[in-house]
Amino acid sequence: MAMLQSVCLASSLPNHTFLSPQLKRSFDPKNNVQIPTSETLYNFNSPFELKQVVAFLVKTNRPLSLLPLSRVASVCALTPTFPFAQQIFNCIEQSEVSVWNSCLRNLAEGNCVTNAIFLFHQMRIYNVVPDIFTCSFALKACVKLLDLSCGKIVHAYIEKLGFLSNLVLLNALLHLYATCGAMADSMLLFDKMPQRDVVSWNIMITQLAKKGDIDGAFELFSKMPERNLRSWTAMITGFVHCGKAKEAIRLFTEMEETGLRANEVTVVAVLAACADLGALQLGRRIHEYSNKSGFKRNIHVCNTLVDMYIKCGCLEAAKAVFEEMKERTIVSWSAMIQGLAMHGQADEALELFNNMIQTGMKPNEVTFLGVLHACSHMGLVNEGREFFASMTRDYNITPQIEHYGCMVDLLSRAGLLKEAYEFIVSMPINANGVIWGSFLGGCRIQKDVDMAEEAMRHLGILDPLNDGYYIIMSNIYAEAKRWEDAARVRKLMKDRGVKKTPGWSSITIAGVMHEFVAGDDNHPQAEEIFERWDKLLERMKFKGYVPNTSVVLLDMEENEKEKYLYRHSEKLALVFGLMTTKPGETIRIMKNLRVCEDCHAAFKVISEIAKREIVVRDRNRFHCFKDGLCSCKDYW
DNA sequence: GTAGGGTTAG
Repeated sequence: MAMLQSVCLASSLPNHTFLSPQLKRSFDPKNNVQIPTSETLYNFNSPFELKQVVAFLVKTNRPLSLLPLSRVASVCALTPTFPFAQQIFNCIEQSEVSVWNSCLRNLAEGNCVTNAIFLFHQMRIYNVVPDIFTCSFALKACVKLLDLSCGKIVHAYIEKLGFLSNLVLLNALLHLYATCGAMADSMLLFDKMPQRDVVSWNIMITQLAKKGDIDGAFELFSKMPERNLRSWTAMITGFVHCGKAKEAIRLFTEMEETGLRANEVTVVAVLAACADLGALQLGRRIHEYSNKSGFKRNIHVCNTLVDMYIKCGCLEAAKAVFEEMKERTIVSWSAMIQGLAMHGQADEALELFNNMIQTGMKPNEVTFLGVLHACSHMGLVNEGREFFASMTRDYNITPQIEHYGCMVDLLSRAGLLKEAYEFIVSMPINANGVIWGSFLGGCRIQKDVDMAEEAMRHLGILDPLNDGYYIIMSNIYAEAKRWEDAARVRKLMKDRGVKKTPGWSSITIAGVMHEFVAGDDNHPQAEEIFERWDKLLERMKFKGYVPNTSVVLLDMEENEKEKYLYRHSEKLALVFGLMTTKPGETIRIMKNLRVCEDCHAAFKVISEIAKREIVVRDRNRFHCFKDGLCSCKDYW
């Protein structure tokens, strides 16, 4: 039978005298290469060449089973010679679906996923009956392409073929609907499932968290019958992405208590949480753990470590991790450049950018954000303009609203308000609240009331609920001694129901985070902190510190204002830090808002008096106070 | 055969 088929096959084949020169050489009896080696048999790259090889095998009475079937499949899969491959599989009595499946899998996992969908359709056209593997690979391709309509076709086949009892396929369907934006369908399917395994739960938790429904995700997590490492990791990652870093860390601690050991993905999530919270101690512990567990070579882990150290104010540690990396992606470089920018090290940031270019790495839009950020934080106006022009000209990257934001910030801060204004109105995209907010910030530095009012007109429409802008505007009026206008802005804010975000500062001592708000006397050691401050203040004044009461907006007596000023949250945190740490130890403080001008001046003096390095992370950047100076060189 | 991770303007 097989022999007969071979003959039939042979009749439809080209004569092997038409062999391509390369194949002819391999098979030419004169060359003594009559018996095909596995290498020569693999050596066909098109259906045409395949036909020649088959012709040779048939005519020299060799079995077709010598052919590498996966190659046969991949050469014919997407072409009209599909049936030719089917004939070959038939001849050698090979179950053809399995060969197509492995081909389908390669396509689904490769870079050209549309081809997988095409092959799936080919299989249908030529009556290959899909099995569960076919369906699974096809679904994988649909998920990758976010192709819900094709996914629904596969779903229909799954149903028609009676595979709906297969849990793996059901899980793949859950994943399909959820990732393609049909969360409700996914949820419905999940609810209807006669049985679920840990994968089903993990898919739903991950997807709910990704869609921002962190409560829904946690509800499932809480009631799932059994959890594996991926369940915990999914939940921890979800918390981090929703900005709930504290919950992420709490859950991680709980996970450790169950005896599960974190893998690379868990580590990435926990480190990201540490970066958010500035939780240096935990970050360091995870770093050690990673090294011990052999995660050092994992690029995601290293990139997150760099980011964690940067956001915890340990620029040197970030650099050390970065230097040690054997392989770097654009993310590694961008993170490091951004880190140097945040620490006010513009020169180093730009130098690193140049080094990166020299290694042949191509910058992306995030890299340019870091570079522009560096320029704006250090007032490098010309360099910033040049980089902005270069990103389109040399790298074909279209600036996004964020890049325009950096430029507006750069120009406004440098006092070029007019240029900044013209830049905004000539942008090809509409300005948003952040753009006008940056401009407003520049107006405050330049004390330009008229321009500030113009910015506020836009902000009143674009971002009317953001308290920060009212505060700045009120500040600008107050500095111009226009008290009535300042009060009017305050009233407007109140009328619109906008509440001032309370400022807080935190410091971690012996693993415990202490949070302070302005005027805080709730801390158990409040008395001692105040006493200590009074003593410090005497020495500060002796060194030339003059309280800058203009930062206090309230219309009150000078000495009242001073008292107010002395109870700013960052000052309380610093004094507490001085009391509770060893002499010479670096003090690290975090603040949710920008550091106040008076505190900035005070911290410089204190760094000198107390001979301490003080690292402050505010909402924008780092200030590193040392020997009476700040790393921002007072440009912020 | 099904689930997961990194940098992002003020």
